[in-house]
This record gives sequence, C-alpha cells and structure tokens, in this order.
Amino acid sequence: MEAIRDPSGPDRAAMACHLLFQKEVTQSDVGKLNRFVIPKQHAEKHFPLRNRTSPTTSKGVLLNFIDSGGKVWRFRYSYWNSSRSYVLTRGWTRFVKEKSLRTGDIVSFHRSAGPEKQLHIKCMRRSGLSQAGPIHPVQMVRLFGVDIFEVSAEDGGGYGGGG
Amino acid sequence: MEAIRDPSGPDRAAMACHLLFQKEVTQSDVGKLNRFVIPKQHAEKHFPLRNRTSPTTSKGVLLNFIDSGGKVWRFRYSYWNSSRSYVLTRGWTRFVKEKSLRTGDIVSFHRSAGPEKQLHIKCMRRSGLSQAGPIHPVQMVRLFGVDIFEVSAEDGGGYGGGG
DNA sequence: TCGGTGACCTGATTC
DNA sequence: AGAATCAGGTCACCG
Repeated sequence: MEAIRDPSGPDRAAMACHLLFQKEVTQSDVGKLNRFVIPKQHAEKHFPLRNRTSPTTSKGVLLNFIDSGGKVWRFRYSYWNSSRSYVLTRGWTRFVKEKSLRTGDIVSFHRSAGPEKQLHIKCMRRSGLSQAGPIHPVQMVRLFGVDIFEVSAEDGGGYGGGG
Repeated sequence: MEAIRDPSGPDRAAMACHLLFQKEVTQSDVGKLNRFVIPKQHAEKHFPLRNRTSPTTSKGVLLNFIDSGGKVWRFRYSYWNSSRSYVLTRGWTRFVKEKSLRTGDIVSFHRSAGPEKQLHIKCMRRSGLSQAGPIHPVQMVRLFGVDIFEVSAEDGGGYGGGG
C-alpha cells in the first residue's frame, strides 16, 4: 500500500464530497484530553458557531458526521473562551478508539456535494510511503479517491447535516 | 531566621500592615504546577471561601494583593476538593517569575490596618545569615520592618481588598 | 467512586 | 513587541 489513490479509479461515494479541511492529529487530540482542536480558520469558515443574531453560542452544538462505513458520529462542537479555540468534545474519544487513531494520522472533514450537505469524516494512517493509506479498523471499505486533494470550492460554512 | 529586621528601624508603609501569615515556599509552589498552597489553618482564618449561606464557593474568588512596590497582583483563590487544599492559581506564576521566587524563599501576607483592609504580599530570600533579606527583583524598595513578626490582632477573615 | 465530560488555564511559538 | 494560536495540561461536576 503505497499511494492513497486507488488505481482502479476514484471512489464514487468519496467523489460526492468536497474536502473542507484536514488535520494531522496531535498527541493531545488522541490522548486523555478527550477533545480535538479544530484550527480556528477552518472552524470559523466551515463550522460557524456565532452569527449576528446569536453572537455567543456558548453551549456549542451537536454535529453529525458520516464515516467511510456509513456510520454516523455525533460530536459536541463548542468554543472554549479560555483558550479561544474550537473543539470537538463529547463523542470524540469513541471515534479515536474505534478508528485506532494515533498521533500523526490525518483526519479530514468533508461535505457532500448533493443537496443534503451531509458532513463526512475520514481518517488515514500518518503519511510515509510505506504506510500511507486508509485506516481499516473493523470494516474493509475502500475510500480516499482522488477527492482527497480536491480544493474545496465551498465558501461560508453552515451545516447541512448537523444537529 | 533572625536577620530580617531592618536595623535602621521599621518601615512606615509596612507598619500599616498586620502580618496574617507567612510560608516558606516549596518546589511545587514555584514549579510548573502554577499554584501556591495556602496552609489550611491560615486559609480558613484569613481567606474564608465558605459561609453558611454559600457552603460551596466552588469557583473561588479573585484576590488583589499589593506588593512592596505598589503593584497590584490579582490571584485566583480557590479550594481544591481533590486535595482538600486552598490554593492561589491564576496569576501566581507571574508573581513567581517577576519576584524570582525560589524554593525556601519566604512569602508573607498582610492586611493594612487602615479602613481599606487592603491585602499585601511580600517576599524575601530564603534564610541564611549571608542572604536573608528582601528580594529586589527590579525596583529597590525598602521593606520588611519590625511588623514582620507582629502577631496579627485581626480575627475572622473577610476581604477588604479582594475582587 | 471513578470514568467521562466540560470548562478553564498556560507557556511556547508564531505572526 | 504585543497579540493570537493551540498543544498540553488542570480541576469540578455528574451519573
């Protein structure tokens, strides 16, 4: 397994997703802190918590993401005033465990191109030619077609599949 | 420790303060734990957090202390259930750094005798005849007159200068 | 009572 | 040089 492109052609389901952003997970993201920090520029662009009518959405929201196997993951997403950072909290640790996420792995967030605007989450082993590729924790599902490097054409967040 | 009296006579500003208590700081007090443990008997006597109307002041309070140079230091003061201890947390590390506090140094807490009841904080190098005396981090201010050994006549805590 | 979660904090680093 | 970011921490609450 040396490339993340599937030589047989792009995965059709993946093709329907725009990449929003991806992040190399840190030790803290997969450790005992039970939270995943979303870099601010991505958070504010794709998962806005504030708007002009409600500038302080302090309690956060629940977001649903679909993984490569079709399983729905519901994460609590909120803003921490103290560190001025956006985080996924409740539900995140379960995802880390089931996917066996480790430091250096890549997690990517996507939104389906169709009218549903469903959010998707994918992950793959940390890069390195000998090991790059999707993580197959339980189910063997082919994923990560060419869309992994697609530049998102979407602007101005909003949730199609949240809550 | 016997050399902390200023032989030239009591400092007038210091005279206006009652000594509440003093503590020799530990490694933990000046290390990476970012907290200063206040011995329970002193904490409960001088900085009470609980009262009959509000038995659980879990969030703690902010206390202002004036140092020998007139600078105001605001510390968060709270009770940690896990260790059953009273601690200064937020703001403490900055004090440690600015004063160059080291293990064995003495930190003392005072309350002004006037109607304002302002809290004061002072510190001095660890004892040892060759080095006892006030710490002069930046400004050279004479401090620590005879009141250092004055027994506080105040009882029953309460904050004159907090928050 | 203890693990999961929420909120808060800080320093190194970056910008 | 001051402000912002965020990785890596803390403790409190709750079931």
